[in-house]
Amino acid sequence: MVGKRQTKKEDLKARLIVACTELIREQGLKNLRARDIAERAGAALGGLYTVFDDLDGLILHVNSGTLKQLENTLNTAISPSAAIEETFLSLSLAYLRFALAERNLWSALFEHRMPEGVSVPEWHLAEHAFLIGLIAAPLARHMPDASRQDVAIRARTFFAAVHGVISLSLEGRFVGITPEVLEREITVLAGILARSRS
Amino acid sequence: MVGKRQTKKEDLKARLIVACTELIREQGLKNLRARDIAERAGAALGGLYTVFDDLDGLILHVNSGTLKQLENTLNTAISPSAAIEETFLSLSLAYLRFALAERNLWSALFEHRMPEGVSVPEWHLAEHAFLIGLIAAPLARHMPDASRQDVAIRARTFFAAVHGVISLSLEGRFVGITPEVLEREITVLAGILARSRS
DNA sequence: TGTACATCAGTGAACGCGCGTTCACTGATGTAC
DNA sequence: TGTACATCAGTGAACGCGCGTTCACTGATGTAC
Repeated sequence: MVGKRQTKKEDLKARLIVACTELIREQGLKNLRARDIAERAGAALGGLYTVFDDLDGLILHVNSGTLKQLENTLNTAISPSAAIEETFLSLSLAYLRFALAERNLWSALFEHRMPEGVSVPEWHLAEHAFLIGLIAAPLARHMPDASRQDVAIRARTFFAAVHGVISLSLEGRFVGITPEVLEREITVLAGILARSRS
Repeated sequence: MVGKRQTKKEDLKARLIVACTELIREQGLKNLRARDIAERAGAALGGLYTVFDDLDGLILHVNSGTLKQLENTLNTAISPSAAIEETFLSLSLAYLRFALAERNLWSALFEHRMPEGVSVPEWHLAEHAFLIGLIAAPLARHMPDASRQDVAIRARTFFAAVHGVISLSLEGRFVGITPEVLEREITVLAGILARSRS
């Protein structure tokens, strides 16, 4: 039988992750404060540190959740048998829409830095892999002579290209463009990449 | 005749900008401290605030300098009469090499945020325009039926794509790749974009 | 050119605030009999 | 099941530190004659 202590601890952990997720969603990573998280979770400030080593540990868990949500969204958007053009287009648009819908959570994935000298734990780095995998699968059919690693690198390049267009827009650097125009540009770019021969 | 007061003020301003540039170059924006800048400039801490409204004002001036340096580098890399493939390739590689050589200064261009509710001044936003212009010029020849604005938007998209690949690599998110592989990927991407028909 | 006074750029110690983290305490949970 | 004691998760006030910004002061520069 699981003791009440453990149950409560797991409950506290879950409430903290939910509270932190909501706060990042609403206000972004920039204004996140340990006090606000604890308050929203209905816990005392110190409780946070009985569950996580530090605030960064909690944020990593939130980012894990966001990645899982993104993974589900992207998986639903594609069908394994579709042509590469269709797959790239669906993935790119689904990614754009996810970024638009969960702007702050999505930004947190890329904005969050570990403190000086501490590196992101391995288990969390690995969670990014599916993004590359989704692109690599259809791409491999288009690059039959390429090694698995070269396909992965190319997939990463294509992901970074699409990601770059979206993030530069959502950051509002340069002059912003409307979501409709952004969607058009992403569509064009996905098409260009899908039809490319290198 | 220019008074000594004005001369000294301009000198102090110049020294602060130089000191701030060096510190960002060496340690990045993250660890920048007003005290360190003043010390390196050989001035008192308060002096910074007689020249700039606040630290952000100084950083904007540093970023201006970086943009000018980048502009010179890119302008030297291309010739106006070259074919679009060659221009895109030269621009992309020059951009990559600039980013690698001045990693921290380059990052500061995109990392720096104004405080909550304050927006980047117009004069500084305008300084980014040349980047788009460099790409739009050759691109316009390839999109003869497109409006000037559509060409600018597409140029922005292409810039963001290349920028995205470089920044995702230099940030070290996902698994990092070597500079040689990065250069190859940028070369491939520049080629794909230059040959695209939308 | 020289003198007397006025100004204000530059100084740097002190202020003020934010906020992550700690820690002495306590009451709920677990254990022994 | 009940009682007595032991443990430790959770509390929240206090700590500690970093660091941007201010401001009373001063000495260099400017002005008037």
